[in-house]
Amino acid sequence: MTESTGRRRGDDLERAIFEATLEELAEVGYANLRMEAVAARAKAGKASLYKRWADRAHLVRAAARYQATAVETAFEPSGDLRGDLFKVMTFIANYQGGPYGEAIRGWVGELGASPADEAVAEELRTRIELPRIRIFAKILEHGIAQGTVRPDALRPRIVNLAPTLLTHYFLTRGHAAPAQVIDEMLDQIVLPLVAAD
Amino acid sequence: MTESTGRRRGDDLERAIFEATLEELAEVGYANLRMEAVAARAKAGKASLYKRWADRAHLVRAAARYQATAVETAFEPSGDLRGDLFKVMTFIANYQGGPYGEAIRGWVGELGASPADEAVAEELRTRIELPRIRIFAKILEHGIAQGTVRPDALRPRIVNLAPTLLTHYFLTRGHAAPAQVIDEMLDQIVLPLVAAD
Amino acid sequence: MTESTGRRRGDDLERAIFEATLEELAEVGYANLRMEAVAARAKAGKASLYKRWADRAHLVRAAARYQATAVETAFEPSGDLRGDLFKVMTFIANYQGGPYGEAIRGWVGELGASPADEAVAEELRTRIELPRIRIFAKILEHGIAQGTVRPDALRPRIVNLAPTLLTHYFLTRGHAAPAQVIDEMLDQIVLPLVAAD
Amino acid sequence: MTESTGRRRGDDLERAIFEATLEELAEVGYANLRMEAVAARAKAGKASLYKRWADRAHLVRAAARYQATAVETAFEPSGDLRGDLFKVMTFIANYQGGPYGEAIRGWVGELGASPADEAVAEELRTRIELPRIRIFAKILEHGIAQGTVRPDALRPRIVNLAPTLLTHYFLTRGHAAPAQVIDEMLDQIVLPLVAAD
DNA sequence: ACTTAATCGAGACGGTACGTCACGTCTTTGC
DNA sequence: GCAAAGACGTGACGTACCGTCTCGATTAAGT
Repeated sequence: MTESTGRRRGDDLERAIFEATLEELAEVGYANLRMEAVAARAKAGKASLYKRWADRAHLVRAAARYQATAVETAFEPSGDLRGDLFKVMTFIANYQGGPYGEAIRGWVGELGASPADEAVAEELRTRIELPRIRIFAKILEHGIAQGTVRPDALRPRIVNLAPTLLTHYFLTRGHAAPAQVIDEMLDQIVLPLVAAD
Repeated sequence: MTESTGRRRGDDLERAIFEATLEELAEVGYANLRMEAVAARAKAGKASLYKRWADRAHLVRAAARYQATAVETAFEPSGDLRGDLFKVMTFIANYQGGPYGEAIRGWVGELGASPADEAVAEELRTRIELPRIRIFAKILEHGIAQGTVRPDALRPRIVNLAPTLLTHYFLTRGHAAPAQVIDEMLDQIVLPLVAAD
Repeated sequence: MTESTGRRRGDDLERAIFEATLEELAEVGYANLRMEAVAARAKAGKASLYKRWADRAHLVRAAARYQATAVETAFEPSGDLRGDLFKVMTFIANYQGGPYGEAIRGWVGELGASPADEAVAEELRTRIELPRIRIFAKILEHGIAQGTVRPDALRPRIVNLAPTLLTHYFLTRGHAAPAQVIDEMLDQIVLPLVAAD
Repeated sequence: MTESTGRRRGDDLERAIFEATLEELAEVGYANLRMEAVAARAKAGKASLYKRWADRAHLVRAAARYQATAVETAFEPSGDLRGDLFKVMTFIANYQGGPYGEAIRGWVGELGASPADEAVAEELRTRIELPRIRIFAKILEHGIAQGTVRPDALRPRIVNLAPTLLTHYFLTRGHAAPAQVIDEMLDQIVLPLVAAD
């Protein structure tokens, strides 16, 4: 094994810090996250954190990327349009209910603080939206092939609609959307919009 | 006279603090808002702030309510569905581009930090969503009466859809939605969903 | 009675404030004396305090004068030199053990804080030393007349020696001198110095 | 070298804080001493002060001990009793005229504030009195050997008499005793008391 | 295997802002 | 018209974290 004796270095250490960050996020939320608490939980020195990330915001974004990579999923449409959409939306909602959600909240909370945030927002978009767009696009393409989905449903703003609703719910409610809310989003908004007439 | 000599008290003082808060929000954003800076700008003591609001989050929420009250608008639908929706959405977007938007961002950023946040989220919902729902409902009702809007467009999740899109854009982009984006939201999502057959 | 109805004024009020000051001094000491606590205990407004005395130091000195006046005692030498000295020293020590002692401590503690302290020190001297000098001088004069005391014992520095020892003990020990210590002061220092050979 | 680059630690820092404390004491006195002013003058953070000493009183006492240690003097009696006493008393008076005197004043001013002051008074006694007692005892022993001093002059209360007079003068006058006053103390009190008949 | 340089855990440090407390001033209200 | 009550601007308090830096101890890489 790589972590045989005592002191961790390089990627081992980085992983341990990410895990500690995500645990802290889950326990106290982004607004109450303390660099010292992360360092202590990871049994690392503060300098080891600041050597890698400039501040709390950078650390949390990196931790979010880390977890996103760790859980990135392959998904294959089953052909049941509503079922597939519900399944993916539930997966995203569950995700938002954990530390990843708190990371996103912090990410969003810091936006607008400085002029250099354009790049940060850009990364939030490509890092968070793009993977989801691909999954939803795949589901919709499948539906289009079956004739159950309108062809123009592939425009980005529509493909990203379901995650937009979920994220907005999570951000403004303080917790992830429950199943019943996902049902309503599907039946009242997403399906009427994409279903072939 | 009410403000004869020097020192402000009660509502006068409260107003001055709110103005200072909103100016600071506009300049440095919620994440960099300092109670001492607000106090200094308002020429008030910190104790006068803490006597009224428990912490930064409470102050900012109160300031958001203050401004909301100050700018609350009457709006009368003109009969042009798309024009009315565009007009109101533009108004909201402009609003989000100012200090009020930063207040919302901070409000959202602090959610999930403590178990007592349910009440805060509840207020965010009733304080922010409800007034907007009324305006959009009025527009949609007008459209229903004209036959240009489907009757079931009055369900809350749909009525609140346009603000949801605007808020999500503002929160995740770091700036309010420009006119072109509002156009796309309308043409790709809102109008297809609410328009009669 | 003078305090029939409700609100006190002038001397009545002043007396009540002095009493409150002395009680606070006895309970918490000069270093922990708070103007607000005095006002609250006296059921007076803070403005009523500041109208009369510039600050804590002035109030406490005034309270010390008040109590000194209130307890100023006539003393007639009995002819027993040691007994008389012991009696008066014990009386002074008892006095120092109460709020008056704490007032003196505060008085002393503030000296040297500003250049204008010369007058304060001057008053401390005339207010505290002079009355005691008179008493001790009377005792010593009586002894001189009896031939038990050396004639040159009337020099101020000697007349004031016993109070000096008591005050120094109180200030540096934190409590008034007990009887045994007074005995030693008398037998080792004061009596050998003033007794006729 | 030990102090290669920039930041001070441990004893270096402690010394710098003591120096700053003594300078502040000399300039503004104990009653106007501010922890923030000391920290600023020492170019240290407030936390570095509070990590070492619980409050202003502890800091000042520690600074007094530091200076006492720094200036602790060896003294060898010359054989001229009055000259030796005058010399040492002048030295003490000079000392009281500086920051050390203000430290003592503060020390005294805080006594009686809490029940735990017994230990503080105890330390004041051993820290301040004992070293001086040793010097005066040495002078008196020398005089006893020469036959110019009475053997019973070595009792503690007598040995400490001269410092007691000096300290009392300093505390109640606001400034250290000038030479003329020391002369009177010697000629009227100390010498008559200890001189062999 | 044995330096040697890099990296780590630990935590002291200078600093900033926190939220609290008491100051001394001022306004309001009631007697 | 003065007193009580207490709100206010001010500023120091003592605390909590920040981000930087120093110190030994540990460890991987080069000899």
